[in-house]
Amino acid sequence: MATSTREKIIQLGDDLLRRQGFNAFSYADISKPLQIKNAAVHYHFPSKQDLAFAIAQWHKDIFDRFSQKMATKEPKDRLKTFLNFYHSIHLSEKVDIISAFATDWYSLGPNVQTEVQEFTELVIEWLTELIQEGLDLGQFRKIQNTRTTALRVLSSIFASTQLVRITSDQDFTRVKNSILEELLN
Amino acid sequence: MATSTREKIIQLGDDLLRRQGFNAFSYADISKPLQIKNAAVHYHFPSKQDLAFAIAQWHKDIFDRFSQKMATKEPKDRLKTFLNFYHSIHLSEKVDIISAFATDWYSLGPNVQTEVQEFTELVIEWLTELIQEGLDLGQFRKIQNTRTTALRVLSSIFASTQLVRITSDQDFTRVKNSILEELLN
DNA sequence: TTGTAAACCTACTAGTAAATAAGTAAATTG
DNA sequence: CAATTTACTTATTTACTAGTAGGTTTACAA
Repeated sequence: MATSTREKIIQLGDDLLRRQGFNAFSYADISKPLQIKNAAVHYHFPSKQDLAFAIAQWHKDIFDRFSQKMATKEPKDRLKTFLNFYHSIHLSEKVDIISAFATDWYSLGPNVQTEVQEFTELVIEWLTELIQEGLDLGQFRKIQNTRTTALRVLSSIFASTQLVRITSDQDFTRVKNSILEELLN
Repeated sequence: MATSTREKIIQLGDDLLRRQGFNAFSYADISKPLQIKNAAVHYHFPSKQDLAFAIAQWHKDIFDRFSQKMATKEPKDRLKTFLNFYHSIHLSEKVDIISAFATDWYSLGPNVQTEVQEFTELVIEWLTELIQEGLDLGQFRKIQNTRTTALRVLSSIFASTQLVRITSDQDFTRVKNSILEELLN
């Protein structure tokens, strides 16, 4: 299946957003590599906010497919896959999409903010359920409130993708393993 | 003691950097509130990189004074003061300075990056020592490697200042308390 | 074959960005 | 008191920003 220009713009936009930040890239940074003109990007996404919205939506779709595919697997494996997914992110010098949106929060229009909020809640709920299931199955250790645990897992993993830019690569693996150790029985 | 223009620029720059991001504010955002001209800001900080450098240095100085003042207090209280400090940050709609620099990492010049790296290492080491001391005094619970614990505390607190922008205010307090619970005996 | 709509392009605008050159007033120093 | 330095201002430059108006090509449908 050939990727449409629209899709290419979203993917490149996502890459730039998470590598440099929303205010650090311009339409030219998108049009140049795709070998189209600036106006062509505006054709698909009239304003930068429209692009941001599409990127948020795109991530929602991806996560939906991800969670559907994972639904049958057991909590322990789901968690591992989740953590490994973020490991691959930090290796590509990007941060996760939620942190990226969070830092540029006040540059985002209200509809983009709403979309991001919905996506974030989706991820938190998914993680909360995962932890609850892990507890029920006796695979996880009881630490505290499940949502709190979910938040801390998310926080740790998000901040790590940022922190490793400053400190060393090892520090990510360190944190990742500690999350697993802490939870797993 | 009257605050110098230079100092005012740094403080306002820091505020903008952490509220909006490095690429989201301009020299005009600094000069206007201070009622000086754009060029006056350039007089003190010829380039935006120079300003970023000064902000990083400023935080190093603040942290130095903070850790000196805290040196006599016991680990438990030091940790609480540290966490409360970040609580006050998130209330002001800012993120912590390290996350702020991390997200705009690739917009920063090499000398700024070095300065930020040094500052970050300072904070991690301070936290690592604090945890080690807490363990020695029997105030803290042994969880894992001290640096890893330090990284996770830092990660959680950093990501929280960002996450609460998206989710709710409560989530910060939740995470903060869970860190204390987890560590304290 | 004509009409239409999608997916571009050329060309442009208006605004803003960081940065600089040159001048000035006030304070400091020798 | 003269010279210099500090801390600015005015005025300008260069480069880029998002966004738009209007024209062109291509494909597909009536």
